[in-house]
Amino acid sequence: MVRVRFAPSPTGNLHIGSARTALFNWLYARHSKGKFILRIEDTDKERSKPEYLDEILGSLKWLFMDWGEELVFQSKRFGIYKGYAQKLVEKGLAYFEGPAIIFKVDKAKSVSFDDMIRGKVDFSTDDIKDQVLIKTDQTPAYNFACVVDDSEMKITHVIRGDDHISNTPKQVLIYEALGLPMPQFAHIPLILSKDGGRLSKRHGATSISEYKNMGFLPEALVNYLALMGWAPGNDIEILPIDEIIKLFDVKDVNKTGAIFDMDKLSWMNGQYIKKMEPARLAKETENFLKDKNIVDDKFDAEKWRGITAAYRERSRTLEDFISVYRIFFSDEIEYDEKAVEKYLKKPNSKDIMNRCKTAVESDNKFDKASVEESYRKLADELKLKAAELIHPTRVAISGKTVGAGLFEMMEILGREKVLKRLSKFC
RNA sequence: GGCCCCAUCGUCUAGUCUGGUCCAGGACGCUAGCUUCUCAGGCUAGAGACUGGGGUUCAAAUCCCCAUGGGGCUACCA
Repeated sequence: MVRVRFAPSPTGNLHIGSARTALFNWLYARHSKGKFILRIEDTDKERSKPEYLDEILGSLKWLFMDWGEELVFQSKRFGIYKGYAQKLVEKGLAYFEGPAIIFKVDKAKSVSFDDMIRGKVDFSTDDIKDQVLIKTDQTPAYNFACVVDDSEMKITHVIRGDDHISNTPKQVLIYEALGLPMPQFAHIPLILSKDGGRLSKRHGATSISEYKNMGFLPEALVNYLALMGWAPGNDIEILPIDEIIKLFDVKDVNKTGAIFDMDKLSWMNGQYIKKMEPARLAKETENFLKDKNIVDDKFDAEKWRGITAAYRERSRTLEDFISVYRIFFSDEIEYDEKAVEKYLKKPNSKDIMNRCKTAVESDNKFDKASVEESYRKLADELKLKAAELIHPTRVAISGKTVGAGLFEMMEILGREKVLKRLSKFC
């Protein structure tokens, strides 16, 4: 049975690159009906923090990755690593250097492994120094703890970032010295920043929680991340997670690093929003706004459903709904100064707004069809194009030149609010 | 510096294993047009790539070599 693991160290939030590594492991486990196990590499007591662990677990869950089994903490296994190291000392393959235990590397030998993605990779032990197994402070070194745990956890496939490729020969040597069976290795390419280097904070958001915060949907992010280094073929790009599981195979992962493209992620997120059930979109956006403490007691769930439906087609992230919320529920709207200048400061602007106000007052049903009729009639009377009424009205009632259809907005806003906002420009 | 990995439009990629169907396909972004009350969306069109050089072959994006470029590692961090 396939057993894979994701082994984060809780020294920071879940990075977008690590999330992709976790995802590939998880997808492979699901695809092959195997197990996905989590191991927490918290050997560095100084840098490991419980809040990072919470953040990492929360982000994994948010991205639908479930691990099911109990977590393995390396910090609870120091005795085990020590035992393995002592065994190597007894065999004469490692030696003490003070309290530390060091692994002896024989020179002039070749070490190689078969990578599922890259094929055979060769190294010479001439380029590998003796390896620290147990550090002076008695904690295990990464390459050692990793081998011991992968072996004890019966990991069959080690799927990890490219940056570990030169760690692998060191680990292979340890497997051999310990006489343990080796897992299959698969080194996936790194996710790069716009300038082709490592993705770091100065390039913008790097952690999964930041993306959540920016209003991205987990299904869109999973879909996008899966496409970094892997393609389902047939020119398909948007596909549900079940479909990804069905089609995914580590062997099909590319060798080349991929640059993270926010534009495409945004586009994809927009596609997911557009296809979302209206009721769910209303709920998701509501939760999003609540998390941000934007929702106040004026909130009206019924009304919100209509609003989100009207904005669904034109939104890319949940964050887009913040300004939408303010237009419909806040008494104080923010005016785009340029728009006001352009549409509401003309010599005849006040007259026109006055006539619009009258039309709004005298409209009987005040639903979008009827307001539209009133407006078009008024435009005829004034010998103006309907657009010359529509644009200034939109700016007057929403503060912006962009947004949903004007008559739809008016219906949702209601006659009273529309009149109040129009009055400001009469 | 040493070692390792990688190389198709600006970006993500299909095609590379099993050479011919590829004067290289799709998507994002960009540009133009249409739709329209704005924006968005939708639709249509357009610009846009096989890093270079040598081989091998009747034939190379695809195989081999070299060069170049990029990335990673080179910690008693993980």
